[in-house]
Amino acid sequence: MKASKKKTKKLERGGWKIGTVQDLLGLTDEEAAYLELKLALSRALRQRRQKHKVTQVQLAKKIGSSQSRVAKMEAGDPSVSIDLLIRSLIALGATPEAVARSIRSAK
Amino acid sequence: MKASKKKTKKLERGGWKIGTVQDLLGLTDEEAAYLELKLALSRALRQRRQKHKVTQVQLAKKIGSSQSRVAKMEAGDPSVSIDLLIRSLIALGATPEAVARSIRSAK
DNA sequence: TGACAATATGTCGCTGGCGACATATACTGG
DNA sequence: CCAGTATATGTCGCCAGCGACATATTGTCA
Repeated sequence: MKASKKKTKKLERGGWKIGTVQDLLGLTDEEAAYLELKLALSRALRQRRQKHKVTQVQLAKKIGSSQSRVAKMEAGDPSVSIDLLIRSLIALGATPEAVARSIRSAK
Repeated sequence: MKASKKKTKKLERGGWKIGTVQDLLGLTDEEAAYLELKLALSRALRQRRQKHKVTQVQLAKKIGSSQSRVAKMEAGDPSVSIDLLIRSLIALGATPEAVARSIRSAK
């Protein structure tokens, strides 16, 4: 769960995104499931933020964080936890149900 | 998000659980939503673990943790992150979809 | 009942994820 | 083109959440 983080990051630069994030190299099913879920939340966050016409700076302020962290959240950066993603979604008005829907639309 | 943790803990001892966890005291809607979601995952974890006839010790080993941490997860202890809960569910075979369903059944 | 397995609770040292800041790189209208 | 705004990327010191361990409590079956 530590070695594989860099792999993912590498792949996404260069615009890979071959369907699901499951690389040929290394990731176990469990790691893949975890990453999918996380990426689903990332996308949901960006969507929701834009829909509400809020900048990263504004969101950051609202959740007591910084613009750079928001950018990292939306980029699916390894240094961001699912905890923070969910808290941010909730701060943007998402209910637990809405969060569930976001996860469901993973792939 | 730090002051309110103790409140929740207190309430749950003594078997309160008045419907949803929203106390009269303090919790904002956002804190409440976060806690509901977390508790939903706690319950889902215990359910899934028992269904698979796995002890806390066995699960702990599987996820590289300890029995005490598993107990805390299932107790919804403040020291447990949603991240760890989700990782554990996945380790027990839950797909992102299944995780979403668990959250959806919050209350 | 007593012995044993399972779970719960408390504490501690270490580290991964945190906010903050600096800086680079897109966007966008004039 | 330039100025201003938004987003991206990198680094750092700090502390919340981690695994580990000790111990208490609960459950169960002979």
